Amino acid sequence: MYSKELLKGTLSTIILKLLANHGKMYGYEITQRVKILSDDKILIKEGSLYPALHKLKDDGLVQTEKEMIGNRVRKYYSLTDKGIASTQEKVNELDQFIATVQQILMAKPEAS
Amino acid sequence: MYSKELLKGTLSTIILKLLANHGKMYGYEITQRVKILSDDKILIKEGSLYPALHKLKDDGLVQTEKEMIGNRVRKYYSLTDKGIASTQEKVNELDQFIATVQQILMAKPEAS
DNA sequence: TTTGTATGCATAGATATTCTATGTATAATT
DNA sequence: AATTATACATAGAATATCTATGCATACAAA
Repeated sequence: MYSKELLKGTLSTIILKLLANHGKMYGYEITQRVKILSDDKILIKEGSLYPALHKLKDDGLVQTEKEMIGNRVRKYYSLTDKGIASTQEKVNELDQFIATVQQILMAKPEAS
Repeated sequence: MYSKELLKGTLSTIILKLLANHGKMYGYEITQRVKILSDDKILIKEGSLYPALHKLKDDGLVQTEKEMIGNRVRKYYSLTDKGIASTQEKVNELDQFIATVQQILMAKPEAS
């Protein structure tokens, strides 16, 4: 598991991207998907996930629908139009940020 | 300028890496170096930098020495032995975290 | 000469995000 | 019968960064 600090700022982008790929997902599914995709290196806690999802909904980027699975209510999240646009922006920004950080980490020491 | 949130968790690693490359640097120099290396995309504020540097010192990863430049005191930071080891670890962790995030962002939608 | 900009360090308080811990409940497994 | 997995949720703590501010020197421009 990575230092928790690293995830800050990237969690909502990751969630949005997964929703963009899958159409709709429910909370637990998101945590499992991230766990698998990251080879168990990123484990999203409920206490991180649900506040993040609720904020995305408050911001109008995702919408929810409930479905009954047996006796249980499952809450699906999917992107709104606004969310689709925002996902692209945020993914691009994250890509560029990563490129910039790599540029710094790989910079050779030279006289400034 | 990137969303500020993204920098969280990476700032101290960036500082350590710069110190590893340059031997010793002072605060203002670090902000300028990052600005140049990032093509003005990462602008570290004093209110972020100095608390971060002070924390690195409290944690024993950097040490300081003062130098008089004309009438002014300049405070240089350099890595301790502990800081050298920690830099390697943190850079490796960041590299791997970036790789993992990219893996997630590039994953194709497939049945889980 | 005074105004602004660059250099240089520093801190207080606000903000925001994630985590830990906890609660509730059903379903499946051992 | 007990444990683990599934599933959503929130309260409060922890932490990092930012905004805003303060102090001070040096230099350039108006």
